[in-house]
Amino acid sequence: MNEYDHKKIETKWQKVWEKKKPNKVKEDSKKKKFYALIEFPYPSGAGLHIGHPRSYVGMDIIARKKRAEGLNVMYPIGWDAFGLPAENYAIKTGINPAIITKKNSDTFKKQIKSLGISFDWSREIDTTDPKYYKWTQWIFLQFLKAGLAYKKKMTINWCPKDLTGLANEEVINGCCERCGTKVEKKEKEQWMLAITKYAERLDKDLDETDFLEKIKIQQRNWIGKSEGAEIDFQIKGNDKKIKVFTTRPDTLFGVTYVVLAPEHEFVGELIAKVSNKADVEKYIKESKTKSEIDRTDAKTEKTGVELKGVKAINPANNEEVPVWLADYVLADYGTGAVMAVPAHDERDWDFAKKYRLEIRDVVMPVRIDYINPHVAGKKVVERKAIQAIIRNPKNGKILCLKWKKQPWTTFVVGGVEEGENVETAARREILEETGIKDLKFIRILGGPVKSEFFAAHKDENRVAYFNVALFELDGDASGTVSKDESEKHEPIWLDLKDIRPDTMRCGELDIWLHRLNNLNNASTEKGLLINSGKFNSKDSESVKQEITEFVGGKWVTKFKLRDWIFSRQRYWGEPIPVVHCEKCGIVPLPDKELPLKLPKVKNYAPTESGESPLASIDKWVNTKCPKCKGKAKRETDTMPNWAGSSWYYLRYMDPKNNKAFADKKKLKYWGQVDWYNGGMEHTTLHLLYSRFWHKFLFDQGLVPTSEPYKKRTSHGMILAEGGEKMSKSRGNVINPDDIVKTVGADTLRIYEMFMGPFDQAIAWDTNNIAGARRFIEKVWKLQEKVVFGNVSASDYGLSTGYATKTDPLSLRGHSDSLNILVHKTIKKVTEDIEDMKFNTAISGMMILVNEIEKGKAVSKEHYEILLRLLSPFAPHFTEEIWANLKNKKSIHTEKWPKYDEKKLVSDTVSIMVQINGKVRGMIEANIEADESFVREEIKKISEINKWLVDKEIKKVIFIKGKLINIVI
RNA sequence: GCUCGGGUGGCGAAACUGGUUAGACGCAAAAGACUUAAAAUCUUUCGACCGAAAGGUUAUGCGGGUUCGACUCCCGCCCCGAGCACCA
Repeated sequence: MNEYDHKKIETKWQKVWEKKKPNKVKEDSKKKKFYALIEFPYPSGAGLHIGHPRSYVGMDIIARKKRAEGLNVMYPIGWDAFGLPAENYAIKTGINPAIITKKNSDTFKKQIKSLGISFDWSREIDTTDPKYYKWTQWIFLQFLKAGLAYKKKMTINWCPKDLTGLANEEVINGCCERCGTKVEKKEKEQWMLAITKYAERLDKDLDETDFLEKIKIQQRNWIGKSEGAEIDFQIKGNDKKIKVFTTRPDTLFGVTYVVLAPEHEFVGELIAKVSNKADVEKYIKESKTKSEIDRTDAKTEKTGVELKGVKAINPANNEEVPVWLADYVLADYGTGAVMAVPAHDERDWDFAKKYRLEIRDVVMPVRIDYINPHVAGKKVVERKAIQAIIRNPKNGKILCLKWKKQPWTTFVVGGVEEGENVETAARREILEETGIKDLKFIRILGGPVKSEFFAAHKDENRVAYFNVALFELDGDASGTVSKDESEKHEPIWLDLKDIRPDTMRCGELDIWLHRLNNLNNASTEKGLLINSGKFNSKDSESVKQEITEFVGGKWVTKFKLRDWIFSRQRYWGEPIPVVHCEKCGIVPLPDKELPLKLPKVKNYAPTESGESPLASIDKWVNTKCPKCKGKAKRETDTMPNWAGSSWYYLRYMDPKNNKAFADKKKLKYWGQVDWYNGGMEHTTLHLLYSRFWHKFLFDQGLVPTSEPYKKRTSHGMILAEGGEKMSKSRGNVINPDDIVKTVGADTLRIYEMFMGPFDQAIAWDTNNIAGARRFIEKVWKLQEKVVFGNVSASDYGLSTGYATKTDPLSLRGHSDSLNILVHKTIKKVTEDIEDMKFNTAISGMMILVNEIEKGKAVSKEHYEILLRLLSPFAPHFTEEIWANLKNKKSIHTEKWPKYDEKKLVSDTVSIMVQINGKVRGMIEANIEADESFVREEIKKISEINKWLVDKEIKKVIFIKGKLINIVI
């Protein structure tokens, strides 16, 4: 037998596959189809990243297994080739990005081919190929015709150095991704795609998909569906009504002001009437120039300005409330106006505190003390009451009362008497109960809380409406207390950490502690309504719609998702195929004029005014209107790089069609992508965008399904050694070519699949590659042990009693144990591949190899099963051995091994004997042995039996074939 | 702050729906064999503590709980990663 020579073997088989094209597929109505997809790469100048193969190989294993299971598998690849790097390079060097792109994708192709991935190269596509982007443009025009593509004046991110607009994803921490300059805002007309029209379906139809739960959740968060009420606030002395959106109409009686976004449509008119016009104008101007991060950072203090003289009328109680402008209200969400309820909204609370606006509580949380609940038959007494928290500023300790007749510790507590407010009642109670006089009042901890408990000291059920006042000791803590009081309880000082639900008798303690620790005391939880007219004492949650109806509001659904800004002022993208005609306005190009090709330009940089370089080519820009033949100008914006990838999986079905983006029959045959693997970073952009395009095409009757992908999974990133990101600047990049050269593609594949769980980020570890290589060499060397024909049991030389709890392949010394192990391994590998648990699939095969190695010989049958299981992981060397074993056909056309359920277990098993949960021994028994048999067996074994002598058996737990636990 | 993941040996990690002595498999390390030597290969050891050994104790981020039995379930807390972030 020869030495394992990965170079020779891998180039040999790659040449064969190149010639025979075993992975080329056609529609075949007799076979069930399987469409496997990975995200097609952007062919960057840096070459293939070591992370790319992780996804490709993972899906390759699945694709190869599905082929072996008899499915008609399409596993295509192509190039998502519009993108920034090639364009930046073009700006710098003047070389056409098409040239760079071709060069890069050729490199990628060579690299990917060296990995032996079973792609169908006959379906290769390139988004920058005019034959491809013809259809990207065509689909855009369908959007336009359906009214879903429109132009709108937008504030966009603008880089003053690069003179270009930036997409949101190109802005990193408020700075330009490329040059680091702080991004400004600029108004510009932009093409938009109305993805919001599909928000509801994009959310709901996730139910139909088999995406990973975390992907669904992340998409749902991004879409941001929320239900609430739209309510009109009449402006006093004006016929206009301010429409607000709120998810908490139950708090309507707590509105103490109304806030408009500075961009709100009424502002222009209202400003004429205000008495502080200059201030308001100044504020609007400021908020316009503020950068996006300054404005949206939740940490920065809220700002605003009152529209003095303007009042809005609360439709619930006809109260007049002030109207403010503040940029914490977003113009493009909801209605651009909110009703402010500072008592029950944290943002409104901050704003109200800053500008000293009224805070009115309308929802009272409820707590029932389950440790001291109401006692049946005792009278129920309602009381308005206070508790006082007194803090010693020197050591942070809190004054509490330790009760003498009850096992209680409480805060200072008592009723509110006639004419008292929270502070005066608290001061009186503190004086009575502790004698302390010198106190500084700090604040009241939010609104009232309803608390139900049994007051043992008064022998009555209590319903208390509590408020809490916070004081600080302002001088001496001493004082005299009446005998009456000191018999009831004594004051003690406790650390804040010792004030816990288990140490205090206070059912609503969680609320007070939260309010004590947070300056923002807005209470956002549900409860009973107070100060709310006829809705008082109703449950806040259930009264939402009723209140909405009461004021003539409307129940509506809103989304966080915004329409997709679809234009860029750059060269390297699909030209938007419309003209601007002086007479006819925006006119789409007729289909026969597609593709509208990118013209040649001298300079790839955007113009001074921030237009795409296309704008500077007069010959190209000036054209005729297709409709009226009059003078017209071409659109000079291009599409974002998400355009081509929004439908590429459809083009794979029919990549060369020039009559349609894909043939209907082929679309029908291939249908949905069965399994799509990609990175989590594309969850809210590419994945959402392509679902949107697909749904639109479905509505147009152009595709047969409403969802593009049946199943979506994700892979983890590969990090550099040490856990950092790989990057050129850090100098820690691993080049896949080097690995393929030194240890081979099969080893790289095994290593990447074995390194850790597939969906988890993991650091590269050069040491561990040796393990993958060793495994392959072991399998290679097993060729020496192959016996054609029967192998006697003694030749196996199996280890026995090889059993641990966690080993799913454990053996029990059965004479046929290798056979059992083989079947277990088939089961394990088969199932693990489906779950993308490639690491444990490989470990299962390693266990099998280790066992075979211990014997003197292995049957051809068993060895071939191992090779077939391993072939999707390491396709080259398994093919070589397969040929060495005198097989005529390729291993990759073999059927996937099947396991026999009956052969998975031997009939004798070790049953664990536990006494009081501790393992005291093992007994051998038939797998079907019942409890009484096992108990009889135990009696025979003195080592176990000694634990049972003279002991009363309280309980026996028996699990067939597994364990017996005797409780004594 | 919110939403999702995670926290297990020196390291990457296993452990089916709570049930066959936690740590499979691999890496690293140590000792030995082979070798003039090294590499490769093979054999053995390898959570911690006590012990000469047999064996015992302890151990899955921390603190409680449920259970005959908990990495797995429940409550509270801490830490790490990812995403979102004034969305009313």
